[in-house]
Amino acid sequence: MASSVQRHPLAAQTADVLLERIRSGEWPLGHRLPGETTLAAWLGVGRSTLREAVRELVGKGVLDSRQGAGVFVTAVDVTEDWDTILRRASVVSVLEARIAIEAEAAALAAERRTPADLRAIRRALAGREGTGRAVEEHVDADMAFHRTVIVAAHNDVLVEMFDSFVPRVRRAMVDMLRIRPLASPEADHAAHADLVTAIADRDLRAAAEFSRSHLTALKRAFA
Amino acid sequence: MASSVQRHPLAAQTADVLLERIRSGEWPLGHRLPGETTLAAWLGVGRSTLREAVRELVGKGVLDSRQGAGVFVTAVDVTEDWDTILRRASVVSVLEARIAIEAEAAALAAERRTPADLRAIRRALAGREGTGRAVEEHVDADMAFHRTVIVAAHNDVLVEMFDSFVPRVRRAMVDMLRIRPLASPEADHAAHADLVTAIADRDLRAAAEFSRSHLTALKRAFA
DNA sequence: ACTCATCAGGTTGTCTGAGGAGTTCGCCCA
DNA sequence: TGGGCGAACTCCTCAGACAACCTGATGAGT
Repeated sequence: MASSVQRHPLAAQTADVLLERIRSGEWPLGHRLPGETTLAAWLGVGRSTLREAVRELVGKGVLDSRQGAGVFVTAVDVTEDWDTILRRASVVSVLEARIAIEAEAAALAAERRTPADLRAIRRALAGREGTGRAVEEHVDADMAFHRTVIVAAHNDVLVEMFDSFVPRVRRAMVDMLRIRPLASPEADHAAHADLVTAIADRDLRAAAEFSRSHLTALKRAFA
Repeated sequence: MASSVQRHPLAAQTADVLLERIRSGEWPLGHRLPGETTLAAWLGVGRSTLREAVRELVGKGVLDSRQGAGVFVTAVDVTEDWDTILRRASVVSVLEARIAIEAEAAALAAERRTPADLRAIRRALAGREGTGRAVEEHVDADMAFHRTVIVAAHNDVLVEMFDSFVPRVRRAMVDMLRIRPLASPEADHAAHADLVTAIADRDLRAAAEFSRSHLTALKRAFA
């Protein structure tokens, strides 16, 4: 194919060459690339062109350049879209990951929660109870409650992880609750209330335990 | 704030400005940006700097440039990918998330590990000990060991999460071990051996506990 | 023997000027 | 009216110069 319809500019071609070399393992993770001038001469392109190629890979998150130090490999491959991973994964797998995150977050929340956090959590707990009979509404309120707990842990990474789980878990829960409604809404609500109490009491162990047991029960419903 | 320590080069700052302008809707989807010279003068930067900023956004998939035609907006919002989130997050935050995942994974591994898993874990444990004095080498061997444990949990989501942590954690650990080497490599190795024993014995609680205490100690070194 | 400032070399960052290559659009002429 | 043509605009590439910065070595001082 004599250079397909879309002719790649030199910079883009150069970026492809670099990425290929990284993928092949020639430049492993954390490795420093040869200098700009060296590399440009080696590839037969101008320094500006090479710099633009590097920039493109920086934008992809594959490279990172530090002035005076060099250009380093920060990822061996372009990170696969997280959504596709979760979509492919089983609900049980996702729930197990959710258990890991929420149990840890519950303990951290018990340790770090501010009065404002506590107010938000209690408001969400009340909102959880008051919702109508629509399944979606109930699930959304439940998710919102769990999120307030994780926010109280004051850890951005945990929050981001939870957020990325939401779409997948939400759909699964809606489907399940349609087929098999909760046996005892009162017990379900009590479990959540226990968690709130543990966080309010700054009881790390109890918070983690309540969170874990509640979600494990949920997981059993899917298994 | 930690981010002020990391000085952004002009090109990166320019990329941020452009992205902000796109996000705000000033340049809607499909819109053509002003020319290089115009835009560079308008932003008060050199042409090549602006070009590098554009390249970075091309790498992110937000912009697309066609020779002779112009630069066009191809996406309004960049899918906040995990790499950038983790890069921005503090090491402690990432480690707390890692604790959550690994403690859970350790318990699951104790429950589900196959003989093959156990062999892989033990082989990685031996590899961890035998490495030379190079810091990178040691960190890589350590990461490889922890990964085998998570693989033994037989949960793809957990593995993917761990993998996405690796680049960030790896660099932080290398940097730290350079300035503050391990006080007692023997104790460190013993902690890992304990974890392996617990997994071999199918002791869920002990596996989770060893994993948690080990990583918590690591977290303390960064805090 | 140890600590610290200083220096030199190499690296990325930025700007400018020049010319090449491609696209677009309107003008002119048949 | 239709088609060819070219001017004007755009991005693409290169080269050179200088600034900002990091790293490792060197040497003076303690």
